[in-house]
Amino acid sequence: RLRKWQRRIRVSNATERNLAFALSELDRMASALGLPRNVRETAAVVYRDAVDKNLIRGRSIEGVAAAALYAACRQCSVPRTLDEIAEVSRVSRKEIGRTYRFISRELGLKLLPTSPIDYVPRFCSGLTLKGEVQSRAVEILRQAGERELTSGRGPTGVAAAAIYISSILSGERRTQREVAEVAGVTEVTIRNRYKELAEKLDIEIIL
Amino acid sequence: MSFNPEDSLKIENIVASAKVCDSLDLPTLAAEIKGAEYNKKRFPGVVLRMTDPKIAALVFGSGKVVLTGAKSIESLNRGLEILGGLLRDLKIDIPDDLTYKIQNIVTSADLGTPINLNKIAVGFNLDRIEYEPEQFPGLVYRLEEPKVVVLLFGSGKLIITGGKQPEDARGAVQKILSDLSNLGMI
DNA sequence: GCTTTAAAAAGTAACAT
DNA sequence: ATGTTACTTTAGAAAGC
Repeated sequence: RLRKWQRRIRVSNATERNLAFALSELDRMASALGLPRNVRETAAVVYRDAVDKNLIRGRSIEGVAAAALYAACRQCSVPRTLDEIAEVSRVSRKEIGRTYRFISRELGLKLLPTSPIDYVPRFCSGLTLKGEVQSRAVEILRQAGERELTSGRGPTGVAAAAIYISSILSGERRTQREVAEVAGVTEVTIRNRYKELAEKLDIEIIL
Repeated sequence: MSFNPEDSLKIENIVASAKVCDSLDLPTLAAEIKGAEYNKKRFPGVVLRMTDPKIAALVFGSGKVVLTGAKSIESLNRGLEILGGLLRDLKIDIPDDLTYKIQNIVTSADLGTPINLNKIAVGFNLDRIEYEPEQFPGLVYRLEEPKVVVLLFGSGKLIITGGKQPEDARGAVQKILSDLSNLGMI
């Protein structure tokens, strides 16, 4: 009856309102992170799929939106770390990570672990390093992957170390501190990773 | 003879629960037993730390207790006996034949060979595995039989947790080894 | 879901020297 | 630059918020 219609309208309004809020949140976070439109669209699709499968129950819209954005970045090969997503979200890194695992499994996203290579373009541009340095860093990472030097190591740390080495080999040296800054890791991590890469890949680094 | 992963199995921690009586006065326990910690605001149980077998006990007002830290069934038995003794010293009626239930056993082991976690993340059953090196260096593998969770590291060392029988860890290692060989690794 | 306990694995972080 | 301590992950129980 009329009552039933009113309820449907209410639900519909609430659903639309929530979706609008989620989409604006995605846009706000994406802008803050300088993410391209395709990532925002991918995130919106992931979020809508999550809504359609009732994955929002017991979770905050912001948490699911942040997790959807994190997943979208990885799907589009322009990864952001959970810490970076958390910085522009009101939700904690832990909550985002937990929600990501959940929706990732429920939606069958099957995302492979983030590759250090996907961080190279962003970190290099942040250091104003040219394509040649990027290519060399990618080649180092490719070899590192084959030699099992990336198992269990943080993708950002390995990428940062490869870029550090590449910048020196290319005569466009960047300090550990500069690389650490854009990569969001500590200088100690870059030191540990680059020493391991240099040693096991037989790369001679002359400082 | 080659390296035997099963010989490297080592129990690192056992968690067990028990009921020692029908009720306990926590404030009294905290005051009478030296070293006892009790902050009702922080946690509803009294924390008791034993040294001989290094075990920590969480004692609740309901008479239920949780023992953690034991590295063997023997030390776990000893720990419960010692706890019973401490309570009896306070004139509390505690039965002589205390029983407990093991809730979780944490075991460490070593496959003896480095493992490429990235390859496993591709070859294994994707929905039973979680591998997020950005967050944690170990690959999380949930087994159905035995029902345990394994943390596998690139070094080839691993942690088996969630099991209730000491032998669950052995079964898990055998499972991991067969899965690995089936995929052409190891 | 959180709080507290214990313990291992390997990587990374924070702070001190 | 190195050293120490500490946090990440896993499981599980307990009583209560």
